[in-house]
Amino acid sequence: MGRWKPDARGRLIGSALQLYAERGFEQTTALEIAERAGVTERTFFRHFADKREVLFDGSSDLQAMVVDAVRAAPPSMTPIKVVGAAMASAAALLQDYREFSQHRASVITANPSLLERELLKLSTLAEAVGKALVERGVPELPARLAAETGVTVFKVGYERWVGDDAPPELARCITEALDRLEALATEG
Amino acid sequence: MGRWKPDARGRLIGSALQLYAERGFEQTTALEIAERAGVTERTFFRHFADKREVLFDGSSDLQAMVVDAVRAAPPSMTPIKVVGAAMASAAALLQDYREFSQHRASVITANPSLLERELLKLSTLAEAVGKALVERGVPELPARLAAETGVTVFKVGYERWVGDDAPPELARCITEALDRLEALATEG
DNA sequence: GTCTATACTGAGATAGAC
DNA sequence: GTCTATCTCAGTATAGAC
Repeated sequence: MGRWKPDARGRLIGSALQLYAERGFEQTTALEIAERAGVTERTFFRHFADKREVLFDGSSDLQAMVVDAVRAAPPSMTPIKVVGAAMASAAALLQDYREFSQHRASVITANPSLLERELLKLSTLAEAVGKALVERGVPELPARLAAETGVTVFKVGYERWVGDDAPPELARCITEALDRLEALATEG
Repeated sequence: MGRWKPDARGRLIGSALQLYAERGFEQTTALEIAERAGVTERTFFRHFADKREVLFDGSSDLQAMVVDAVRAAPPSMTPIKVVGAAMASAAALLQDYREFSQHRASVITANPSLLERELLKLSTLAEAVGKALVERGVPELPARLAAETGVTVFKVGYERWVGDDAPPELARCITEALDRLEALATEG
């Protein structure tokens, strides 16, 4: 047995989520999170750049999966379909963690400062997806529009999946959002 | 003549923009901004909730104008067209300030922390637009999708207007982005 | 692991406009 | 007199430097 308990990072994430839910993000100090996780405050900041980042640990994995899916899509697919399918495929990463996602989402929506960080992550995702589309030969402007639209349907689908009583699986929430959006753009 | 020079708020905004551009957002202290504007640090924080907010003074006016335009749109218009037109009409607020917008945009894109705040403002705008659409009788899901799409075309159009060498007017950049997006959603 | 700059908050005082 | 903008002073916690 080692000198320290393993998975300090995981315990920090759990403690932070608990405390942010119990008493609010601003009312929680980094020291309290660290103590509950059994490490020092300094260790908290070694693992996470700031107090918010602790709730966004999986976001780079998600982004990698989406970008890979964009790259792997058949060349004949239209940009919108490519991003829609890529978002839906990455949904697999979250599918088994609906309860955790709900807990996390309620903390985030209650704190503008955390919402800001979430929006930044989604914006970074859109940028990466846009770049991947450009590498597929899609011109700049449509690439950006398709990427932003992909993030929109992800966001809207995710919110439905988290908020509804008995939603279909996340991938389906996303593709249905895209279908709805296409219908909106076509009507009139 | 009063005890204080008038328009402390305006001077704070100008000083902040200058300093953020000169030496970067993080390298600028609230005290320095206040001193350049001829007030105390505490006064800075009475006018602005935090160091970022000083660059987003006009955003509530913009939101009000967009929401009013949504409410005033003819009932027969489709949700997507309504938000597109609303965004384009609010572009009038910015049209005369392209140079200021460019200056401000370069400061914002250079600082993730300011970018976060910008994204939060746009997200708040989307929420308000979605609510206004629901009040028009549009169901929740399409309302959210249309609102998010409206913000996307605003964002993409705005970036073109700010970044291109000799762009058409902002309203046109926005409507052209929407046309492009509709084409993307329709193709295939 | 310690030290420090600074973002931000709270309470109370002051000066002028009305 | 009331109201509001500002200042003064004293503090806490984050995050970065060493």
